Amino acid sequence: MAGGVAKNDQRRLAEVAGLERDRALLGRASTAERVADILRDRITEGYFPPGARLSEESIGGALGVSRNTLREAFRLLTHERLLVHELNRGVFVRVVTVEDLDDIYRVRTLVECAAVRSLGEGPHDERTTAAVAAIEAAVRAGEAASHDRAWQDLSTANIRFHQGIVALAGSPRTDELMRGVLAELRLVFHVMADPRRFHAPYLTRNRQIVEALQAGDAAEAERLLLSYLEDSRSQLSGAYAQHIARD
Amino acid sequence: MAGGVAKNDQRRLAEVAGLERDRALLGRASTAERVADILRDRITEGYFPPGARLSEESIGGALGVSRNTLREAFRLLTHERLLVHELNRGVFVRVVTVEDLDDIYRVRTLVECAAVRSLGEGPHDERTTAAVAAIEAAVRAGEAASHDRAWQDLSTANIRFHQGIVALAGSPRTDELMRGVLAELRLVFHVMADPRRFHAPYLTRNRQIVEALQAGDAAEAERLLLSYLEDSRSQLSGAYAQHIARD
DNA sequence: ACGTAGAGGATCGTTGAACGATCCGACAAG
DNA sequence: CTTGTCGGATCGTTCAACGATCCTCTACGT
Repeated sequence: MAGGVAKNDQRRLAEVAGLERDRALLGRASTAERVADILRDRITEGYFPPGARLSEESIGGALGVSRNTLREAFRLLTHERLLVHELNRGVFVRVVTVEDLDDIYRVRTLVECAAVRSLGEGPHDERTTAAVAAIEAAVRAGEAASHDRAWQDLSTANIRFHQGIVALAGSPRTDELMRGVLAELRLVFHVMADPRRFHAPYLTRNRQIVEALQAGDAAEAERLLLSYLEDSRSQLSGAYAQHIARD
Repeated sequence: MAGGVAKNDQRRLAEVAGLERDRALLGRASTAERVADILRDRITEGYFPPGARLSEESIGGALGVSRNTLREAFRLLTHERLLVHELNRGVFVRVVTVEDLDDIYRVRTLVECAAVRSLGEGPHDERTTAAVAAIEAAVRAGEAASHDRAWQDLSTANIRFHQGIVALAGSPRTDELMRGVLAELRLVFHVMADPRRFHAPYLTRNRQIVEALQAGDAAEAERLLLSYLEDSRSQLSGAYAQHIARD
């Protein structure tokens, strides 16, 4: 009897296997989250410039949602660091300071280099090979976007490349952290003109890095990545400081 | 004229220097945040056990706040990973799985080791020496707590030690990440009896690490920290798996 | 001219109530 | 044993309202 039940359970488990990842699509519904999605798009696309105040009343009215629901959406975006909330003053689109930018790159070098290094230490299972394949796909997408002069796509491909680097560590928490940090970085990129200047030069370096990874040379990949990040930081930091001063 | 204004501003700046840290107490006011503080304490102290459902109605009634305000507090704690939110079901105290525990230690080794390593690479300015001093203070507090058999204090001192390690990197974002991760870890510690077993053996290792740091031997400190984390992980993971299975 | 105090308006913070939607458990029918 | 259905409990969302807070502008006194 007990054995029969166990076998039955096992069969049922096999039947529903592979549906786990679909649960995420099922659970997503809340109005606040959808509002947050809309606002996130608007912010990253520059419709709401940094520093802009997002009035509860006007936006709530425009989107046809109540103030309470809108507040939940604001809170969501606040914890993604896209908005800042000042008591009794409202929410504003985050203004990234130069110090923020430095910290962002500090986190990036810390985490991304550590992720690459962990590849050299741990075992090479199917997870790591899949992660490297994802990185390679991002590089390929970036090359295609560059060829098509689709600079927006190039930007997202570049971000995806770095997300792939982080994924080498195989840690969901680290992935989430870097997702937020890279979203912040996208804010910086957007206020600056000429995305090509900031992404195109790094295509060949991305390619070099992924080749080193595929060759299993984690140390070389880390070296390349470190100099990549240092160059990117100094270039972006300088340009951003100028941009801030110009206001 | 302009010079006078500038001098005035400078003087005013000097006057308010040292009040920076008080702003946190000033700016904090919102009812939702205070409610979140209360609930956070209750959760970490074990009043709400993992898996418990937090009813909006009952808690809102008990605390005398409206459902909408309580929801904002829930959202706060959800983003700290202390609660999980299931649509149309409510919020529950987070149940840390064994996979979560593994991920927590993955993040810890990644970040803490990288933070220590960064000490060996960057310059030794007053910030890093202050950070090392903070770590030493945490170790000393832990030793005092152990001597007084104040196991709760020992636990917080140990957490503070690791927060100090992370602070070596000098990155606010990294600090915040690890604050959340270590808070999760506290959840694990709390469901397990005998905190002494999990903290006391590491006192001497903490002392060794801080001595290596004070001697400027970052490589040795990293080695010690790595083996520390590995031992801690395997011990805790095993005990926690047993504890889960016993339910 | 300068600094300060106060009035007014706009917006936020919070509450309470309400209605529909969703989930869960129990019970009955196949 | 599975499936369908029903009712209760709870959540999701909206709305209206009031007090609290902040910002701006004006007026006053020195």
